[in-house]
Amino acid sequence: MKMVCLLDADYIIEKDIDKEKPVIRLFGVDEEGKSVLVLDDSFKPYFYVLPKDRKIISKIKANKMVLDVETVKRKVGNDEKELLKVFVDLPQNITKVRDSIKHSVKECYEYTINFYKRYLIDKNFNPLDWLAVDGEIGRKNRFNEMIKAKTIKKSNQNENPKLKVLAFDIEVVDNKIIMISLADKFGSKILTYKKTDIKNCETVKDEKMMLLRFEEIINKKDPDIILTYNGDQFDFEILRERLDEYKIDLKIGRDDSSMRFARRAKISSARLFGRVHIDLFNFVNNILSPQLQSEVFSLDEVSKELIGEGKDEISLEEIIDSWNSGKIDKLVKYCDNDSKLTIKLGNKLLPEVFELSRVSGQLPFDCSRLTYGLLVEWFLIKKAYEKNYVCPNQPHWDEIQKRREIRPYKGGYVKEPVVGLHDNIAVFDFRSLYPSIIVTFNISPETINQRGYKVPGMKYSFSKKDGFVSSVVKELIEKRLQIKEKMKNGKNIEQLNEEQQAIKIIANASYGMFAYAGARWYCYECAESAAAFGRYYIKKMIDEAEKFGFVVLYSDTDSLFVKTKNKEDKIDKKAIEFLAKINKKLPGIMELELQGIYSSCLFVPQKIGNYTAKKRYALLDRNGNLIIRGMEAVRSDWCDLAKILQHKILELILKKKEREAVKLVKETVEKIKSRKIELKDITIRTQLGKELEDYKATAPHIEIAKKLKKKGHDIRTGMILSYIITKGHERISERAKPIDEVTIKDYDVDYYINNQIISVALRVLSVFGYSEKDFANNLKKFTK
DNA sequence: CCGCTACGGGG
DNA sequence: GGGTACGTAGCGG
Repeated sequence: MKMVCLLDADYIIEKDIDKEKPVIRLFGVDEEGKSVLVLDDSFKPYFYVLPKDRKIISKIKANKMVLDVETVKRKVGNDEKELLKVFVDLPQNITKVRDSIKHSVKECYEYTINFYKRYLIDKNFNPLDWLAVDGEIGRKNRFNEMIKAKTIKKSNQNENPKLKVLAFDIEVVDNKIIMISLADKFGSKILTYKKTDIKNCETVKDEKMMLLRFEEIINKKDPDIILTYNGDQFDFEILRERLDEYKIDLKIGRDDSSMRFARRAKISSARLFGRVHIDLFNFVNNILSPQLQSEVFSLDEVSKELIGEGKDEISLEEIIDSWNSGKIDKLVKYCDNDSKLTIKLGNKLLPEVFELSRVSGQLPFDCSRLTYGLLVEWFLIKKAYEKNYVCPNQPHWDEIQKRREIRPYKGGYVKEPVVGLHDNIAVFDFRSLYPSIIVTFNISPETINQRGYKVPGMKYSFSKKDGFVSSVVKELIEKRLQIKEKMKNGKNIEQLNEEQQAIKIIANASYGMFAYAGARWYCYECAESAAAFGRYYIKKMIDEAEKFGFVVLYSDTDSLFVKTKNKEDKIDKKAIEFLAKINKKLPGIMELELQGIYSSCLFVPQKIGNYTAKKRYALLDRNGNLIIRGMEAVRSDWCDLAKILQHKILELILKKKEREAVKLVKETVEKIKSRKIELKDITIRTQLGKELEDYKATAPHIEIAKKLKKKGHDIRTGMILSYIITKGHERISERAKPIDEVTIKDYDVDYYINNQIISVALRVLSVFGYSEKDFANNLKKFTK
């Protein structure tokens, strides 16, 4: 018997002499951290049928792809029904069998659940579970051991496995890979094909040799987990292109296969077998983003926030110049640091991915890529099996379109902010507002329009008898409270904290899922009702807060920002009193919490010119930390000068240095007017997203690309075009010029002052009564 | 104002 | 392998 910690799974079709059979492949590590492949050929694919009558059974059995038919009882919505469980020889034949009978039965169910997912659900195996495997032990490819399983039992062991983790990163110039860095906990290495003195950098002959050396190092290091930052859409994609160019392949999977691209929706993901590729960007972007302060999810910003260190500063132009000039030391260090940073970020995030895997039952590979909606859906599919429900089917394409056409329902309540600077602020929010509403009022597709809880201001009611979704959310919340209790004992706090975070993520996603057109448990009325309850209770909080002696400065969906009406009142004391009073009145498990107390707070108006911000405030806490929301000029169509300026202005304003902020804007305007800046400060960069011929619209970067192509440049999808807006009367697109055709005399002073500097400055400074004329006297004067 | 198109992350 | 994201901003007509 062997203990194996489960990390990944898939299936293959094995060919015997006369027939084919599906074999589940489980990949994991043993207690020493050695890789193990487990094969299980005992599980059979199946789906469910709701028949019109029992005569159909013999007809189904007559199909030679069908192995067996059983009669079972399952809950379909509110009713228990007798269903046929139809076992099929191969996973891909489920569709064929279903197609052959779908017109002679009432309904088919669960015919699109992937075979390996079906296996994990039915066996109740979760990723990171330790499995006791009995069977014939051998070897296979690069796996330390292979076991043809006779029995597999879940054990209650729960320690973390010993894993080998490796991160890599590539640098690209002119669509060629010029450099690859790799890092693990022991150190790092860089591969390139130009000379450098940096000691952990290895120089090989050319790009092809570098790729082969990369394969060699991966197989020697033999990692269980491969980390990238945006590897799905960049590093692995480029690798694929370059390998195709050289007509070679890299056997970097433990089964000696190369990477395969699994297309899901618009995104393709790079999958290896026997080494789990975790793309940290996907996880950050899909799952973690709402929890982060940052509104930009670059490796630089995310690592600064989570681990307190960022990338080396180097511009795109510098990378190209550095490579072409052959002075690559700085570039090598930059590349090296990217892999090291990815490893450090992985140390922080992998435990969160694993915990989400444990809780949701989804593989780490999938967990790090699924969106909120799909994560909760797969969790519900697992719970449906546990509770003997059959899953509702996925909607068909036309049904999804129909759902999308339904008018958007009213969302959360927003009280417009009292624009300006405020001191001594308390911020309250509802603890998990929507999950607690779903549980308190039993909101679920099975309970709607039955006597019970009445939705404020709507014609719907929900029964008091537990529904499926609401009971699952209830279990999650109860589990989370238990964990929070356990945490008070002070043992194993980090892991418990990650577990309660993972539960929170899934619980929070349940509300959004009701309104997601592609969802199996889609329920527009449920989403509408939860939102209505939310609006009702936040408005009630606003009323109560005002009665209690607060001024409510701002409120959005589940939070309210207040200060005391009476200046002598201490905000801390008042806030705690208010909470105690209000929480006695709230129904069910609804609860208001104190999110924090801040020494100053700035609200800016929603609309300034064309710009509409969602959440738009900046807070300064009592330790002097700045929290900025919704105001950052983050898009790439802002030049560096504008981006840096806005951040400085916010900082000065919150620290009550308004005059200095204005002075800074004036100085920047003067610098632009007198052309005392560098071209790189005003360069705007845009990527070419598709083939040039496919563009119907015009945009600055497209015009640039067309001009460059005429001059004989090689223009390809994915290129970044850097440009500067020059003087003239034509449309902006026509005035955009490539950076190397422009001198400091050519740029359009008006454009940069008005569209970049002033618009960015006014987002903040208009609050204090400033307008354009305060930063530049008579704008017309310097038109040309 | 509407409808079309592009952006993001990575280099 | 089940999907053909998704929410928002800018531009042109």
